[in-house]
Amino acid sequence: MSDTHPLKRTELTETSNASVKPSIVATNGGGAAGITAQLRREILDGDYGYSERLPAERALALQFGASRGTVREALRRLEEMNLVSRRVGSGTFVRYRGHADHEDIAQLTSPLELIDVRLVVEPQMARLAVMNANAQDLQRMLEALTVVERVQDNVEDFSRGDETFHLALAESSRNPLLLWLYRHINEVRRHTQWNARKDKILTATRIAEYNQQHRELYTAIASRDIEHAVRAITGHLEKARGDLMGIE
Amino acid sequence: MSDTHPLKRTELTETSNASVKPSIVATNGGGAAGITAQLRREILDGDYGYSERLPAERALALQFGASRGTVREALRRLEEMNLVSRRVGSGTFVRYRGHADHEDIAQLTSPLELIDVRLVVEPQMARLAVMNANAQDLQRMLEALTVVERVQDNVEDFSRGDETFHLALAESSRNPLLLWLYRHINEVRRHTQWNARKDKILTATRIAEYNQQHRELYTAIASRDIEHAVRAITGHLEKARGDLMGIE
DNA sequence: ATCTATAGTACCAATATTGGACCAATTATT
DNA sequence: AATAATTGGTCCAATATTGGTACTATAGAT
Repeated sequence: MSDTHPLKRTELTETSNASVKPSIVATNGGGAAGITAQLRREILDGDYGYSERLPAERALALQFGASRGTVREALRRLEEMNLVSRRVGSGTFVRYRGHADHEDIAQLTSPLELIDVRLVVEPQMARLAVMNANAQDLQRMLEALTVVERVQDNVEDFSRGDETFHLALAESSRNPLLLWLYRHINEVRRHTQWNARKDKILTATRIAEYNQQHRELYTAIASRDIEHAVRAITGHLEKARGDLMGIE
Repeated sequence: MSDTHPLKRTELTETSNASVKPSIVATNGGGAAGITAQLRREILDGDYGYSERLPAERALALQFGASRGTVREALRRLEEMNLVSRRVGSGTFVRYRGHADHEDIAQLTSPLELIDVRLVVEPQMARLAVMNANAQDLQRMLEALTVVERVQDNVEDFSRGDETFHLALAESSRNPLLLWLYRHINEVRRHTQWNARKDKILTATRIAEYNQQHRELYTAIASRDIEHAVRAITGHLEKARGDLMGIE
């Protein structure tokens, strides 16, 4: 009982705020979910750097105009997402390492390394596309194909069309993770140094050859011929690698 | 007059509003159908993100100038369309997924799809590692290997160690783009539903088997045997896939 | 007249939030 | 080295909020 002697207690009451108005609080939906969302965004946006400490729970509670329990629930979810880790007596720390930006990774990646990766990913995409593509997927690929086939010698147009076609292939694989990865690869591709040499590589002759290989790949997928499709995409990329090395 | 809506007070009677003018309400046709249509559009337009909470029924009633019953009818239809789900005491949540965002790709990816992708990426990582790994890379792999080999039956420890080992493999490939991709794959792996089944899959027997395969892979890479390395990693992942399918 | 949609009210059970207290680990101060 | 302050971890009871349900009443359409 009665330790109700405030006199010696250091910690009179742990409570603190209350009475404080939310005043300028977040405009989030409120509740643990809203706090989670807001903190998550701030971390992902880099407002808090790696291994930086977040404000203490009691401070956050004050700041968000919520109780400590609610804030703790929000932090628990962030911890579940591997965005933060918490240590008793120390604090809550950001565990999210902002990934190397697309531009950075593009700087680090040579065109050859890029092709190496595509040479692994795309044949599998083709394989899965043969098995999983539906009519709509084939239609999308065909559209992209006809567009890119109309290009004769415009380098930029061909690049765009080529990208669209390969992306349609990725979608046809019906594997969300693979599609997601390929989108990233594509972004790197757009930033890599290959762009500088595009003009040298993409001659009218080569564009015609590439288009022929695209058509062959599409035909193979449409006729559900796995072996043919894999051979086509592999040959396509290996030719691209050869062309790339040839001009070094 | 004024702020006739304290709204913060304990609501003795559940009744509330009425009297409030629709003022700036939706311009919909009114009635449950109109509310349904408007909310549906807002959800489809992404005004509400996945798993985000809609305002409470009572709040929506106020907002739409309708009775709670009408709002409930509208929500019932949205639920029928699988756009939302509702939980007593919690709220109504959006169940519609717009485009696969980077963050919820993990939830869209099944463990099998994940393995499909790893089965493509990791053999290439092994191939490149054989060609490019330097002494430091091998050292790092060996360290990760000895750590994970000490694990007997602790699921969490093994998961962490396994991740470290495969990441060391990715680094040894010396292809920055591949490493970057694998980091992303790893993130998905940490979040995917596989975690739920981990306990069932990672028996002491399987952990021992996996460790043996890890060791075999390391040996192959250290002795620069491409064929052996590719066979080892492929066998490893195919066994993992088999184990995964076995417990379905 | 009957049916249908909506409004309004009241209460319920599930869930969320609050406010408080104390603990153990860590850090800062003396 | 000892002490004070701070921090996350845990538990608790009270309160607030939320969707679920059951009614009644009213207006409009058939």
